[in-house]
Amino acid sequence: MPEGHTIHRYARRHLETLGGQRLAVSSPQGRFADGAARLDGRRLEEVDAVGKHLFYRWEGDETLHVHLGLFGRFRTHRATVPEPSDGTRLAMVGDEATVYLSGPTACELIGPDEEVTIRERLGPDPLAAGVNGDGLAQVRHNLSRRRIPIGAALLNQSVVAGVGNVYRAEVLFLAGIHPATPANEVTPDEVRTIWELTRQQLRRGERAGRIVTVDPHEVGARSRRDLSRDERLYVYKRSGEPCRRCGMAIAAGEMANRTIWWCPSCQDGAN
DNA sequence: GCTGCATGATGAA
DNA sequence: TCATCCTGCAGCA
Repeated sequence: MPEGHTIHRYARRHLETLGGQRLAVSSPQGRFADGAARLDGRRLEEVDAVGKHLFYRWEGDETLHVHLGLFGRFRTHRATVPEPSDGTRLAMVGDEATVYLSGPTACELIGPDEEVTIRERLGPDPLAAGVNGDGLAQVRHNLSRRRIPIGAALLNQSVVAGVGNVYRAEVLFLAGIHPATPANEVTPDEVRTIWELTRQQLRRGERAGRIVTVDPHEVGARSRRDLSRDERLYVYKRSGEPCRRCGMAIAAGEMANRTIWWCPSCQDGAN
């Protein structure tokens, strides 16, 4: 379930549970054996999240870069720790918790130059602590020079870092913008709306530990907590179902190699 | 048991 | 635009 909110949540939780400790690090699967051996017994000092990337800082100036990709997943165990599965790329064992990582796109030790390269490829991160109006200006600039559909642009991490397939669909619905609208035709006001919604929704997702974009009152619930699994999103994976606002059937299509959903009535415009 | 799908990204063509 | 890499799990026989 890795969009930016999940990554930032992991950074915070891993620092809380493992930070400051010397960890037993290994690679049960073997594919990160050399790197794990290098980290084994070192103290974990810091965990940074940028977009969908994680950087673990260890004593001795080692940096572990993790990108979960589509399948990557962390599991934290406390009281009883099961044997790692065959696919466990990385195991980090601390005083009170064990963290297993499986299926990452990237799990590697990197140097300062490589980290700079990664960061330079990324647009502003809506969850970055210091992001202000400057992030909005950057997104405006990044969108203004692209003719691709806004729905494709939002998945491009060099435009905004941290948005994935769920948030791109949900944010465009909330903004009332059709996903096929060319990025450079989205007005400055609309970009502001997109940026602010993205920040708000990612923050919400990080806090809740799951993506909930629906306003509970619209579905007759009292709070976000009361929403059932099927009530949490407006359009994502709701092809053919009635729009929660206008009742029109949610449409689906492909954009940037992924499925996108939208309400043809609430998100008019292009097409 | 097998198949297909998934909240990602890259590199070749 | 396509093929490819990452893994787990729901849905089906």
